[in-house]
Amino acid sequence: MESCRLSFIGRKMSTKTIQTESRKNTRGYGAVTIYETLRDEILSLTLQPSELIDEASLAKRFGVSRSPVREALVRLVSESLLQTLPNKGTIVAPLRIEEFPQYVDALDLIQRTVTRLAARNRNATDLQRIRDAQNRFARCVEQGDALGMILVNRDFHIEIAKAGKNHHLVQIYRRLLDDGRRSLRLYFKSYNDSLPSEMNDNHERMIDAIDAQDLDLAERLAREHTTEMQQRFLDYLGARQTADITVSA
Amino acid sequence: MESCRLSFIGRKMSTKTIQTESRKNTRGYGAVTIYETLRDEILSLTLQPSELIDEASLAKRFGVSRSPVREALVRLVSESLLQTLPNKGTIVAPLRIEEFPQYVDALDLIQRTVTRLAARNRNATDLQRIRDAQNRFARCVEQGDALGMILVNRDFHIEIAKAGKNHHLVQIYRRLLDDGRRSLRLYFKSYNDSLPSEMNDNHERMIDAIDAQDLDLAERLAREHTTEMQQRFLDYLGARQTADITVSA
DNA sequence: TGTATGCAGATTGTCGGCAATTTTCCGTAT
DNA sequence: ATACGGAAAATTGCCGACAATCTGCATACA
Repeated sequence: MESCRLSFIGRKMSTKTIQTESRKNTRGYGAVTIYETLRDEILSLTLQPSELIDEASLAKRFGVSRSPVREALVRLVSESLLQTLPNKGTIVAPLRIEEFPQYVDALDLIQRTVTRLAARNRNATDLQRIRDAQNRFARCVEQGDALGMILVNRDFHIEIAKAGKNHHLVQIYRRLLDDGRRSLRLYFKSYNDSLPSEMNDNHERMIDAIDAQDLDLAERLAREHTTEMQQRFLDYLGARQTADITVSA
Repeated sequence: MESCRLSFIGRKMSTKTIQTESRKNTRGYGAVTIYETLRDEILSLTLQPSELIDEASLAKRFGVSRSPVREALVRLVSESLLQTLPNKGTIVAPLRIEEFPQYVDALDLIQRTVTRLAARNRNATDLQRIRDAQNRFARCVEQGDALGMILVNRDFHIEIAKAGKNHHLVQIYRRLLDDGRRSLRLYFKSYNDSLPSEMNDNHERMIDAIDAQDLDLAERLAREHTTEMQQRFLDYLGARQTADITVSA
């Protein structure tokens, strides 16, 4: 996992913990497991924004002491996914819907940049990785797996960013995409997890532009992608369920 | 402090700890103090890149147990300022000089963007804050305070970014500027901490452009600022101390 | 001589407990 | 009915200790 590499370098697996589930019980993976689980629950809205959580409950839930729980919480706080209320508890970072326009502006800028860079600097390996991600995405669409689709869509775009060969921008982009996961989840939920399939074509065209090293087209497609996402989200926010019902005076 | 707000919300000072130094000894500030101290030492190169540190020594140095030390280290690891070697120790993140071109590219993009946004969205309060920072910067130049100059220069640019009114971009920009502090420190050290004063004029012109809402000029000046920094750094890397010495065959 | 093995030292990861601080709730007086 | 005061509950911040794991070195063995 990505977060693993962030905090542990060169950790070797002991030979007796080949099985996936027992690996997580190995010393050194307690805090990481909790971190990853909580992070995913926050971004998938399983834990609701502003929800209050406390260390003791989490310790009991994961069957460990408070130390690894605290480590996970500290990391999540430093990523602005949690906020600590001293001597009171910890809350999931509120979802500030009023910041959505700012978010779209920032995402658009970075997305255009990394996609353009990808068109310029991609090599054969990059293209293969991007296509792999796109194939996984298509499979999620087929199976109607909304959660998987959100995740793989993120991977797809990050692979593109990596092809741009600018580590700083990849990190910035990854963070922005993750920040948006909660809004995106909200949007999909509103459609009962049914999926728009146009995104598939959009992805394919983007791959072609990157392959052909058409910088301007790649950037334009990246912008379209953001704009479409924004429009869908605005439609969701503007949807009215009772517009055709007459209220008698 | 900024980092305080990240992890603590609404903490009230108890009445008996008005004095600055005793405030740091108050419960809840142990980890924060260590975090801020270490962070500053890393970014100012007091702690050298790739230097190995261990929790026990830090605990002894700060006169606390390992718990608050660990909390500080976890935060620094999640900011990529430290790297953990499991069961072995923790090292200061290596300074990868080969990533400098990537860094400049990213900084240029974001700096141009936030400065342009500032010219568009600034109000009277923003301008006042920017001018305050610039005054503090000028004072550092007068006094020949190199370390202060680096810090206040950062504050100056962050105030500009804030005037752009995009929280995501401010956060991205802040992180990029901090990432560059170590390289910048390296550069100033090479000049025995003597200071180039042209930056003052550059800042003044930037303020004027933002005040006049000249978007293109502001962006151009921002780019110049980055380019100048890059050129100075390259000059430093290319500087030869023995070019005029003849070696007899 | 080269390689495997085991022991000692060092460092981290985790645990249970205690104290400080805040919040909450209840009784009391106005 | 409401404001005020104090005790109890809840929660975090910190501590000291223990165990697991890794490193390095000395030693035994082929």
